[in-house]
Amino acid sequence: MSMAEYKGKVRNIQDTPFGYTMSVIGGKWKMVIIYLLAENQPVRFNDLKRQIGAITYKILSSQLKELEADGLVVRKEYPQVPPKVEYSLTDKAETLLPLLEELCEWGVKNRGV
Amino acid sequence: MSMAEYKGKVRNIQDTPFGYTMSVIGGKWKMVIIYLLAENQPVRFNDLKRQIGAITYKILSSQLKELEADGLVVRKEYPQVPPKVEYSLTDKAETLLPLLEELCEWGVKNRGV
DNA sequence: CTGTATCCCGGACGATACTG
DNA sequence: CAGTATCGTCCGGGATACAG
Repeated sequence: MSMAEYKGKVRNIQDTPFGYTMSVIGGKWKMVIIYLLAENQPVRFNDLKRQIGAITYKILSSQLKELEADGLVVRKEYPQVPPKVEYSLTDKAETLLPLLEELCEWGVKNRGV
Repeated sequence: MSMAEYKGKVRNIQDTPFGYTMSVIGGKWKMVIIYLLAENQPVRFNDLKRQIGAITYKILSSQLKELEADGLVVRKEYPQVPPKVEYSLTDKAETLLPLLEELCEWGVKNRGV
């Protein structure tokens, strides 16, 4: 299916596959998280927080939960003290990486133009 | 440049080329507008409103202004009574279309998975 | 016909303190 | 270490009325 099939039917972008994609990667920090995970997975919660810097625990937590709910991130909890949790990407997330690169490249070529 | 060059430097996705791309196409109706323009350009204001349906004049107007400011849409005004304005896509917007298709296709393949 | 003015709401995002 | 609770802010988006 392509956008062409939505001709005359699109009422709200949120209802299209495009809208789904945007909801999945549109969060303010999601791209950063996916990218950092792609580089270092699996990553622990605090490592992620440290690597990003300007994000609060609450936001990082909520974004990770959404990514997990959308099937992009796997959360693995180790039952020990102190707690240990590791995050990694799913195959679904891996298929998104080339697309994210393209979005990035388009931005490079066109921002400030 | 790729996302790889942001390793260790990314603090906020909004500051990256990716963030720029998202700001340009992330509006709730922007993709729909771009898509409709691609199919029928040039399009008049009320035609666009009619084709979309569930959007108010104000929102359509504001989204078009943002798209114009981002260099994706050209607004051509005809000095006549009653007023006539036509909108069409710039070359910059045309280069975005394949990417939008890909985002759409990823959504088709992965939503509900 | 093509908009703008005004007022408003909800949801994403955030700062800070606290907890098992 | 890995979060949650609480409270707050900001802004995209919207309803309705009005304007050139």
